[in-house]
Amino acid sequence: MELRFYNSYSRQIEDFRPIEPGKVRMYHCGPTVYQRPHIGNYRAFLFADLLRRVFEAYGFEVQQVMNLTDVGHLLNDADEGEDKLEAQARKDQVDPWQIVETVSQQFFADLDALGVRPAHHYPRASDHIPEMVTIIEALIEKGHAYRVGDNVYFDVSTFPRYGQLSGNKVEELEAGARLEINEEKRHPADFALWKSDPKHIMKWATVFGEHGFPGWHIECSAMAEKYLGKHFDIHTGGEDNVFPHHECEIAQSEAANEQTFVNLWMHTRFLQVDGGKMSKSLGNVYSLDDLAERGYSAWDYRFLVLRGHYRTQVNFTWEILRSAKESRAKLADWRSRLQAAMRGGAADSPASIGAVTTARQAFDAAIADDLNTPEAVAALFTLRNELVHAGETGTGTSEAALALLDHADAVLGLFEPTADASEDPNALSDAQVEALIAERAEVRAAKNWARADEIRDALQAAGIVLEDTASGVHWHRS
RNA sequence: GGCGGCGUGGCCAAGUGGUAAGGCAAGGGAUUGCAAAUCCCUCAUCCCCAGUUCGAUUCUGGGCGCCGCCUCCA
Repeated sequence: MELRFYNSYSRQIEDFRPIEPGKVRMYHCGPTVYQRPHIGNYRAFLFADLLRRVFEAYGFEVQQVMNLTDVGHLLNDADEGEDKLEAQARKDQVDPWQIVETVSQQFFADLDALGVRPAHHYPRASDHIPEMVTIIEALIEKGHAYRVGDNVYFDVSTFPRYGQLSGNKVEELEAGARLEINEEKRHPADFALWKSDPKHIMKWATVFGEHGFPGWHIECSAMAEKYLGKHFDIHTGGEDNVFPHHECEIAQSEAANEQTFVNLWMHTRFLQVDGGKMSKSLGNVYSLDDLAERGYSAWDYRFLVLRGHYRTQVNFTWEILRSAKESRAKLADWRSRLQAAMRGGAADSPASIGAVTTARQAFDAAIADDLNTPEAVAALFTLRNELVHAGETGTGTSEAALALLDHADAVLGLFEPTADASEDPNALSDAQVEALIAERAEVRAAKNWARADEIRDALQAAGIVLEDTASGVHWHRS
């Protein structure tokens, strides 16, 4: 399976070539843990999970790192400004580190609810100050950075490729700079590597001074290098990270290490809400709890995200979420029917088995083509339609289709794990279900509607779905 | 001001130079004691204009509209 991905850096779709055969090392820009991430944030994290799942499904060994930014940075690169975490802390009248703990726990709980496979490392910026200082010192040593008092800036003029990722030109950054003029910098586009301010709560004593804290890009360079090396395969983030964050990371890491930092840069477009940007003032910044309150599982949201390509803006409305929920439920229902059919022992038709093979190829081709998840999902429904139209209930075909659904589930994350029914003492055995259905048929024939409905309700309560078709009663577990 | 994306049926969303996947919703029908579930059927010519072409939704140019990034933000 030849995977192809769009590389933000080259602006082209490229064949994926891992640095080490069979292995992939990825870094994902994670959340700033100053308030609970909203569903928009999770689009980017679900994308990281999709990559993880795709690589694992196609046999790669994955090393995945996602940082937690717990050292809020300045509000902007022009300097003065308040640390985001400290601002939140003052508002809540708590210690900033307490916010970090609380939000981090919410974050991990949300990831779990979304079915995200845990990354191998979730490093925190505050635990990697020495690593950051090492890089900054190297940059100064090599003439890529300069000190002004207790502050350190990256000298953009020493890195000709600056602007390559984002398409910005240094001259235009200067011209169109909305940044306030910082007299300390040699060039307006220079960015801070290290800042000092005695008033900060979250600060560290280093060679640069007693009251310092890192600039807002250096943490990722430091942590990526520590866990993945100076050169690794993939780095992801939201579209907003392209500039300045990732642009600056490239400059820092490549200037310091004198080698390519990352082979493949991938960015997700923003999630829209009601056709526009989500914002607190519009009251459309939702958390997973807001979805749950309206009866939607995190998995429904996950499916909504999957139904749009990661490089297009996906819109979120309650109607769209409902659509995603219904669609996903249909897939789950189909899976249950296939499980019942697999036990049925009916003969297979060769044409149907061929349809499963075709569907699997279509699914894989869609995924391999820059993660075309909408098309991959469509391939599943196409197969469903074909098998249903053909009235196919063959054991082998059902088994093959189920194998495809398992594969799709591994890649996309479609089905919410449910408690194992076999461990439920109240669960009905197949024989019990069959017996109840038989009794219902008898009492219906005798027009004993009360008892018939009682059985129907009991079966429904036990998670049994009945289908009263012309060819008899079929059933499967929901 | 700089950079970028998008405009496909009521909603969402793939896609290809040769007349448009899939999902949701909707309408009709079958089945049914009622219901649910299920099954069948119906439902677009792809923003507008011009050009290239035998032929464009798909290529080029222009227009209109929408959205995003450039500033904390996934």
